[in-house]
Amino acid sequence: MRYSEMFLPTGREVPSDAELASHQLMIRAGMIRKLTSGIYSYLPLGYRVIRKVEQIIREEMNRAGAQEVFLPMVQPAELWQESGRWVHYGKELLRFRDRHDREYCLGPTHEEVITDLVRNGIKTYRQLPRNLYQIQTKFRDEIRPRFGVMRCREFGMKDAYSFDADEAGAEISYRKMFEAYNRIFTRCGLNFRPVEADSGSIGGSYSHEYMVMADSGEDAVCFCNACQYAANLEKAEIAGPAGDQPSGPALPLEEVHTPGVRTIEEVCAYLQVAQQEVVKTLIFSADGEPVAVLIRGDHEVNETKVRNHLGCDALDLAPDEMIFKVTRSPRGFAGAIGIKARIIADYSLKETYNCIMGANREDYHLRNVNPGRDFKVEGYADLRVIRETDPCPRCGGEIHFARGIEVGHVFKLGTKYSKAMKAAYLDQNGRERMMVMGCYGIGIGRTVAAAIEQNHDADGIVWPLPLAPYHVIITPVNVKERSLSEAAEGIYRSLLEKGVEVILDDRDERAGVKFKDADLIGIPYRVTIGPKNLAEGKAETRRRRTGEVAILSLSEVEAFLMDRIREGI
RNA sequence: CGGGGCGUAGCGCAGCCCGGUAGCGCACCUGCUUUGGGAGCAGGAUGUCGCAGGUUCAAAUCCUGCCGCCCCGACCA
Repeated sequence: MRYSEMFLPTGREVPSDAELASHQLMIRAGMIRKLTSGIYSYLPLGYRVIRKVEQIIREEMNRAGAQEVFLPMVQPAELWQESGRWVHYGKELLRFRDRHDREYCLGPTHEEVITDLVRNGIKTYRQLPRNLYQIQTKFRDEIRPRFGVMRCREFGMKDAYSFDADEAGAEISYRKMFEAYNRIFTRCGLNFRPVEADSGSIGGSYSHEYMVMADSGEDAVCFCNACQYAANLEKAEIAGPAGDQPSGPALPLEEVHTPGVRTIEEVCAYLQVAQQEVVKTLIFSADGEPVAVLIRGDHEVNETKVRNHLGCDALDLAPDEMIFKVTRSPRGFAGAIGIKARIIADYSLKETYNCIMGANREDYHLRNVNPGRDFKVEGYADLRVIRETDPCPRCGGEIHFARGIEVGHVFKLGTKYSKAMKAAYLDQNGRERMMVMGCYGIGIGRTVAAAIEQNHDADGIVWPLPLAPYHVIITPVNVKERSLSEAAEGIYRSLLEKGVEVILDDRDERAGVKFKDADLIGIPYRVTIGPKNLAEGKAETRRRRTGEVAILSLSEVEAFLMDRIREGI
């Protein structure tokens, strides 16, 4: 492509409303433009990169035995009512009516559509397993879109759905996708790792997220440096309690006056005790019902774990009215004794004795509270957020924290959708059985943004070769010098003929401008045609990532570049 | 949805407090010079001042309402 003919509006200035490097660079490099909140256009350069990612995904999905389909983005309400998600999905689901006043939504995901398609097309175990995927635009009406294409409302996604006859088959399908995803992100040149994840409202039993490691990532993950364990922080398990019994004598319960002392910090300072001697009583509203969650003062509640333990949909910290209703006291003095709510406790409470707790009475706390003796706990569970000082739940090794960008997610769905929507088949014995499903997503735009987060420097983007929109840019330093233009043209034509993706920067611009743009858009190799080298029949080849320069005779340039492109470096 | 901020040329911003008929930098167009890391000089074009209403002789500026965008929080496959 001739630069002079490209639609490639690059910018020198950092956009004021973009904070992430990837967001700033995608705008500056002329890859994307925002149309409205959370909705972006891809310009030619950006779209080429999108297509590279899509192509890698297609090749690996096909290789794993999946087949490509293309499903509608506009979906009827009935399907979502059938699965139950018309009610449960919430405001992220953009709903609207057509001229006949029928209800529809824009697809934020396609479990309903694919399940409907498959239940009508598959009747027998002989037709299983199947894995269907598509690359489609999704719409999720995010509360607060941000970070450019990283968290937007309209976005491109690859989603795949597997259908198996039984659990064992579903496990195999899941493994296949797990491996395909590893290949996909490896081919994209990303530093990533799969981590165990919560399956969230999409339902299902088991899932992994693919995290591209980046300090700017929105997700916190932890991983063990001794074994393979890695998990999203909200999922990360904590090893159960060592002992089951408090290891000291229970002292008599005692009420202490604690005027205006509400937070754990205030309690500790006022009573001169350590945080782990205090028990926090957090009152949640779980689907509208009050639940008291007990946890040690120095620990933090993991709401995802609480939600999963209770099996509820909505979980919020209780409003003041609810707190008053169950404790007969204002916020800050809640305790387990006499509370009118279900009580669940973190495992760590099993080993706690003679602790400090709110008295359910304004300006009072209790000393020497002992679970079992003083109140009854409905159940103990792992309910807190893992800390870096906790041991690995698998091997006891050291845990480390890092941040990541979620670019892919694989789920075992089980029969959640097949049951709800009656996706059944007949087995060998002629008995009707539900298909066992899995679903597998990759955020395309987000993968591109994540690649930039990991591959940029002060001058701009540094594309990994497999994602680069072009491999080579040829830069004659002065197009008015006929000899320079002609030499550049010559190399350009011969590279084009060999199928190399190449830009000829034939603009009548100063060399500095061209160099800056070439660096900004991150083309892996630049061939500079300048008067001094050309006088000796040579040209300069420069590698974007390292700045490494090779002065080669014109006849060598082509082979030099093709070798490197073939090797993918 | 709660808190904060911002809407003025393609982009980034000043002007608003204290009302008087709109400006700066970059980008853009023309010419000359320059030509290996975002050039110089000269000339030029570019605006429903977010929208609607109100106050006033006069509104970018003051008042009211609305819309949009950004940041923090809550939320989230």
